Amino acid sequence: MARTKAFDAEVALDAAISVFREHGFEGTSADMLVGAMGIGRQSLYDTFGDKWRLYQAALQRYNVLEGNAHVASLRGQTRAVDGLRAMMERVVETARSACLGVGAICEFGSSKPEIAKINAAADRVLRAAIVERVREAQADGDVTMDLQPGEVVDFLFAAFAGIRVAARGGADAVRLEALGRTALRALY
Amino acid sequence: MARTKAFDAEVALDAAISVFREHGFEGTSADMLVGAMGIGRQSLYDTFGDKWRLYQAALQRYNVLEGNAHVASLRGQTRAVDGLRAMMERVVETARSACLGVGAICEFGSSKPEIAKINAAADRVLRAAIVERVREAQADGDVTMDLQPGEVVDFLFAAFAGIRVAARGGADAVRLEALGRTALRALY
DNA sequence: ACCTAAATTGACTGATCGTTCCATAAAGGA
DNA sequence: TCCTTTATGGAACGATCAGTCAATTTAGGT
Repeated sequence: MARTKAFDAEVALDAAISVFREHGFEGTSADMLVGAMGIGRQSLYDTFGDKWRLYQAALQRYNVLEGNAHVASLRGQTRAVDGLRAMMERVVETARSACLGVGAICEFGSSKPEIAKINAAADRVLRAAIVERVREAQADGDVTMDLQPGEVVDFLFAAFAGIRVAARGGADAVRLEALGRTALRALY
Repeated sequence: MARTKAFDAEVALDAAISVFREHGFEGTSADMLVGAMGIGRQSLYDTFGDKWRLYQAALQRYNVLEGNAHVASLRGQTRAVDGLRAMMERVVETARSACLGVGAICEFGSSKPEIAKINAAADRVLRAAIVERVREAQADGDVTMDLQPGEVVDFLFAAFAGIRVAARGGADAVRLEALGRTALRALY
């Protein structure tokens, strides 16, 4: 063997995520990435390929982390509807930092199949977890039967995106909290 | 006098809007603009200054046009709640084309005061028009008194953004229609 | 101590970026 | 017809872009 890796690829990737969240793909330069990730430029290209593949890796990891956080708050409450509420509250509380998923969708639309595929995979996993709790909440009588579980998930995702866009536009915590509360009214 | 202007600046600006909507500011090159606007490169710089000022002009005009369309559907119904519904339906129907306002917010956040100012001005005008109809709908008993009119407007704006992000992510017409319908449930 | 692989550094590539200069053409008013 | 203004096209600007090459340093294993 030879010299062991001196930097943690996941730590570096997290730094790349931060930059991409704030500036998007086109708005981020290789120099910005090198500076934020704390590694040499050559190490960046050796480890992650090129800027585009690094962006894909960043989005992939972001989706996993974000999905895990969603599921954690979703399942952190015994009552299903409280889980849904906790998930919404988490989105409200973390909305100040730009969402890489929303950013990727806005920047590329459906024009990049790789991006669409990464997001679709994350969506599939998270959707299943939420549908389960929506069904449970409906059985508890806490969510209306007028809506299909899939419709509820679609609406929650759209509400999350809306809240995040509002936050990125400068809405303060009070407004964001009101948005989350109002959105949940739709489910009764 | 001399030679009259051979191109319509507003038509050229509309073409610029189309390009910026689809590719954002960073993703749009001067060559793309020249090609789409159908004018010479020098005419572009003579008429609009530079790429950044052209983007601001495009966003400004887009906001005016979009605001007018919103108000038209908002006031196109006698019953206030039907006006709100019509506005939502229009958003759903036009969501396939990317929204320049949402794109600008996602791309720049609050980092560019010029952009924030342009959007804030448009927001102020539209907000007043919607608040008026929300009050009316509340008086009619069609919108709950549990929500302040300002909260309702914030929620509607967030719902619009969420629907537009969903559309940009590839959601089909059926899903978008369901999103609009579900969002309006929050108002009762 | 020696070898080997990993990482860093800085210079460098060709391409593209936004923007400007300049020369030319075209169109209306005098 | 001449003048002024407007528009066009092409060449060129310096700057920045993503990505690469080569030389050097560093840290292990043997």
